[in-house]
This record gives sequence, structure tokens and C-alpha cells, in this order.
Amino acid sequence: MNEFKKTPTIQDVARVAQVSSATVSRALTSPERVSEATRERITEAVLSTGYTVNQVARSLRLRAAKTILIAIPNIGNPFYSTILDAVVQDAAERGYGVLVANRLGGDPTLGLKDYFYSNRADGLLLFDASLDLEALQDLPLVRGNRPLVLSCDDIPDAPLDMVMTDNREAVESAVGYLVGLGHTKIGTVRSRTTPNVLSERHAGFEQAMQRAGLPIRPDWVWQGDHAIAGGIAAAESWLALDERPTALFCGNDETAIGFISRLRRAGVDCPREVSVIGFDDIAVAEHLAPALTTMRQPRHQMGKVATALLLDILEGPAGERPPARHVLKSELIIRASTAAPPA
Amino acid sequence: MNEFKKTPTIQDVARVAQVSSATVSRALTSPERVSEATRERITEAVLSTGYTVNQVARSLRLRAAKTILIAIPNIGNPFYSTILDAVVQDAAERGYGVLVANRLGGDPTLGLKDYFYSNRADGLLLFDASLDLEALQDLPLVRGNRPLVLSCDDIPDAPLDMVMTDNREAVESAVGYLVGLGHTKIGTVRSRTTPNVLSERHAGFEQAMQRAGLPIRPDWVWQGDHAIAGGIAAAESWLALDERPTALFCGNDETAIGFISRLRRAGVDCPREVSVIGFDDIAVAEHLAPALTTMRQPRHQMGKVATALLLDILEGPAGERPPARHVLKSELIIRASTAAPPA
DNA sequence: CGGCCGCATGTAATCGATTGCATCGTCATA
DNA sequence: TATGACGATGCAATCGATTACATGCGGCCG
Repeated sequence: MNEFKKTPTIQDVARVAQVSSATVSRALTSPERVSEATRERITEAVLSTGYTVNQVARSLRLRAAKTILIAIPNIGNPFYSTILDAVVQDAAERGYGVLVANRLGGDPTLGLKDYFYSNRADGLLLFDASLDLEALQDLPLVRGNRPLVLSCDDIPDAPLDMVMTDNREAVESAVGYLVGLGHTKIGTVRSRTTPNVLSERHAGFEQAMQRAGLPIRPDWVWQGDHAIAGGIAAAESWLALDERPTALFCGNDETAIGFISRLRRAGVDCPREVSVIGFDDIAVAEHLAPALTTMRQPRHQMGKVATALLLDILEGPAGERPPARHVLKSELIIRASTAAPPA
Repeated sequence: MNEFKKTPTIQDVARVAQVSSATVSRALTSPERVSEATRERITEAVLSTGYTVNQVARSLRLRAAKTILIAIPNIGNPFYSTILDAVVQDAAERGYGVLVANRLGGDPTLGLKDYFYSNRADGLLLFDASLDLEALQDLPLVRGNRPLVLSCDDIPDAPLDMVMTDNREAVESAVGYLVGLGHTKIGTVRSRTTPNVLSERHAGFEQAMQRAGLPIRPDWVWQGDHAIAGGIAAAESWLALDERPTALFCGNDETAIGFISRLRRAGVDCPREVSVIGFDDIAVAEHLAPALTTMRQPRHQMGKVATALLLDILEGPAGERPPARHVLKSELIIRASTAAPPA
């Protein structure tokens, strides 16, 4: 272990200011409890020593780390990094640091990781719906009764605090839009789900199709990976079909980008030959050719609302409390990647 | 402050296993120092109590937070989020948590923020070249002699540990490629810099132009913002010119995307009327229309190398050490957004 | 058989900040 | 002048884990 010039402690400040450390502590946290003269001496001593509070010692004493943990399936995805952006910003404003856990879902060493993160954070912001929620209940972080706010995916009957978007309605409205354009042959690249998370998005798709009296053809349903690769794979499968859907609903924008790109390379034009609709409205969606029709997710707002909720719980009164459930509205953004089906 | 079911401590485990807390601690950190029988009793007690180590208390005692801080200018940008991805992954593997600080650069409350972050992290990974380095020297984090690894931008003579890419050569090679295509009228959308960071990228551009015997026209140099908006603004300015450059070097891919998109909307074709080259090779670059020619930055590797360097310093022997300087190679990725100039 | 060694374990100090309680001095009031 | 109140400050315990040092025990060797 390296040896550093040791940082000044509150004792050092106390010595310089010729008071006890208790007085220094009070001067820093509740100045009105200290006489003006002493306060000035202490301020001066703080500056001359270059003292900064040791957060670790403070956390130990106060039993609050002033840190939250955010679990994200994939930071590299702009969808999540925008959320993270908002979370870090708002948490910092309220004096909290943000620890990032990436790709916890599906990690067989989850137990270890959890051991690793436990007791470092006061609460958990869970954006990773690929985490197995039953396993989650067993984790020290959760069993330690630390507040947990779940986001990004809905678990209908779980008594948890949640912030999400109106996934089901969003998908229904996206598919409804395709139907309205005249499409009857509609496929989808769905997002991955875990056994215990019945995706609202799947349900929304099925519901919209049913309502329109359209069949769901298994060979028109692809499994995506929330990344460009999944869209490419779906496109290759699409190209190999005898009878092809004329419109495709994609689980996120990356998938749509991969799909459209691969078709273009094969000489198939979007939207003339196939309409594609994405989900999220990432920054580049508007600037693609064709510009991507998509369901905008209020990502920034999700981050803000989830952070505010978690910190309010952390700083609020103890005791039972009905779980909060915020539902944010998605918005259909119509651009150039969708059109009427070919004649 | 909320009141939670308190997590079991090492004392609780000791009581259940009928040993002292010292023995429990030893059993957990150096099992060979404890007899087999006791070790088993302790393991059992750990499981039955659901004990997990309190990292805060541990950090206080060991004077190591097992946490690093990463300062990033903009998490929302895929360039940085990919780096963050790698950093979080590798740090976790070596037992370190990652705290994220976003947009510290240009923040007038930097001092406060620093006060806030000081003593929570063992070291700093600085990817934010927009931070004022002189001010940085005054920060407790740095003065406390915590290791600092600078990345993403070069400060030629600073005695700091650095990980960067061959920025100057990369830009030279990008511009050289445009020259090779026959372009003589070349403009640029440069990235922002701070007064004390002489951007190697600027230098590379100037050098390449000089070498080719081409003038740098001030009205062909735009200031970007590392985002799509900057590219759009540059495009609007470009459209208004009487004499236009036929090729443009952009400081990053987002800028190029905004530029190309805005021109397309104005009916100007890339690359037929103007060639555009980006920088970074973000994931979508390949899937745009036209696919973007760009200088690929080894982002993932940058994150890995910087993390490894910082952690090696943290865990290595104390004492003076010549600063490390890693330079990673960029790679020109030729795609469809560049072509010979119009006749 | 005595002394010494080494293993297993316990005791208590330590890391740095916070805070309940004790103390001291000052001032106002009876 | 005595007494009580109050403001300012110090003392010392506390948070939970680690570890140097002390202790006790069994076994081995001379």
C-alpha cells in the first residue's frame, strides 16, 4: 500500500485553533453554536491546514455513506448513460455520491459483487430489469432494508417503489400507428426479458395486434439484444423470409439502426419496402437517414424522478409507507422511417 | 434520517460463533491463521447472521476507501460512456468501486464539489481535459497526494501519469487522407479547449495543413461543442459561405453527424459535395448513411489502461516514480462519407 | 521433567468525526 | 449577595473493523 502525505484531520485544526475537536466539528456543522471569535479562529485554521472532512469517518459515525448505488445493464448504451447523467447531477446537488455497478444482471458472481457493494451505499437505484428479482430479495443490500427504487421495467404486483414509463401504452401506440398507416404484416424485435419479469412491452405488442385483429407470427418475432448486432441479425433473418412483414417494431433504437443499416446494404429501402419504428429516441435518431420514427422515453426525467424519490425516502421519516409508483409518459415521434406499406 | 433494520456487525458474528471479533476478522481475511474448527463455526455464523463487512469502517481503519473517482466531461456522450464501462468493469474486478463526477469542468462550484469528493476516493481518473489544471493543483484531492491519472488530452510537459491516444498523429493522418483524396479546401470543427491545454489535435491539424502547403482559413474553422448541435451550427455557417471548403475534419463523430444531417436537410450531399471525417468511431458511425469515415479511438482500451495504471500506483510501493505515459494508437477507418472533391 | 517454541485466540488501541453530558464562567434577578 | 439560567466549550463514548501485542496451551527436546 502506498504512503501518502497524510491529510489534515479535525484534530489538527483543533490544535491550530486552540480549541477541542468537538468545537471544530460544531463550527463546521452548526456555526451558530459557536462564538464568533472562535468561529473565526477555526475558519482560519481550516484554511491554513487545508482541512477537508474525512467522509469515511463521518459516514461511520453517522451511519450514512451519503452515497447511492446505481445498477445499470449497460453503461455504453446512450439510453442508460443519459439516465446516469441526470442521476449523478441531481445526487451531487443533494450531497450524494454515485457509485456505478454495470452489468450485474446475469453475472454469476452477483453474490460476491453484492458483498462488495454492501454497506457502501445508503440506497439502490435499480435500472437493470435483467436482475433476477427473487435472488435480489436475498441480497444484503436489500435485506438490510436499504431503500430500493426500481426503474425501467414494471413488476405489476411487487410492493416496491418504482419509476417507469407507460411501456404498455407506448408499444400499443407505436404498433397502432403502424396499423393506422395500413400495415397488416407487422413483426417485432423484442427485448430480452427474465423469467420473472413479464415485460409490459411484450404485452403491449400482443394487445395492439389483437385489437387490430392481426396474427402474431412466430417467424416475425425476433429476439434482440438491445444493441445494433441484434438488429443486424434480425435483418438477415428478414431477408431470408419468403413472406416478409412490411413493418417492424423494434425494442430500442439501436436495434432499429442495425436493422435498417443491414437492409440498406442489401439494397432494401426503408421506409419504401419496410417501415421501422424504434424505441427511446436516442440523440442520433433524428439525424439518421431515414430519420427514425420512435417512441421517445423521458430518460432524463426518469433519472431525476428516481433520484428524487430515493433521496426523499432516505432523508424522510422512518416507518411504513405505501410504495410510490411514478409513471412517465412516452411520446411518439414520427419521422421518416415509417410509411404506408408497399402496394 | 431513516431508521433501518441494522445490519449485523462483526461483533454479532463473534457472539454467535463464540469467539472474539478479532478471530472473525482473521477468519475472513487470512483463513489460514484460524483453526479449522473455529473457521467452520465462523463461516456458519456468517451465513446465519447474514453478515457482510462494513466497508466504511474497514476503509477508516485501513485508510483506503477501495474507491476511485472518475471525472468525465459528459457521461451522455457515448465516447465517455464506453470508457466508463471499461473502468467500472476493471475496477470492480480488482475490488474497487467507482464514483462518478460529471461535468466538473467549467463548474464554478468546483471547490465545493471537491470538498465533497475529497477523502472518499483513493485516486482520481481524470478524463476531463476541460478542467483547469492549475486550479486542480490546489484541490485537496490532488494536494492530498492521491494518485491522479490524466487521460484523453495531453499536457506535454506536466509531470503527470497519462494515458492518451496519439492525437496529433491521428489528426495529421485524417487530414492527410483528405489531402490524398485531392482536397485543397479543408475546414475543421475543432473541439473546445482550455487556455492551459494546448490541444494536440489543433496542432496536428495545423501541421498537416502546413505540410500540404494549404492555408488555414479562419472562416473555415468552427468551434464545436462535442455534440450534434455544434455540427449543425457549423453546417449552417458552411451553407452561408460564398466559398466553401470541400472537406471537413470534425473533432468528434457527433459533430460530423450533426453537420451531415443539417446539410442533407438543405439538399447538400455528403460525400459528393463535401467530404466529412469524424473522430472516435462511435458505435453508430458504421451504420449511418453515408457510413462515417473516422479516426477510431481505442476507448475501451483507454479505460482499461488508465484503470490498471491507477490501481497499480495505488497498490504499488510508495516513493518517487517517474510518471508513466501511455500512448495508444488511433486507426483511420475509411467509409463512405469521404470522397474526391467535386470537379 | 523443565523450559522453550509456536499456534490459536483474546485484549485493547486505533482510524476521524460526532454528540450527549459535564463543566465553567457570566449575567440578571430576587 | 446568592442563585439560577444560559451560552460556550471540553470530555469521552461511539460507530465497526483491523492488528500489534499479550496470553495460554500443548508438544517437543535436552
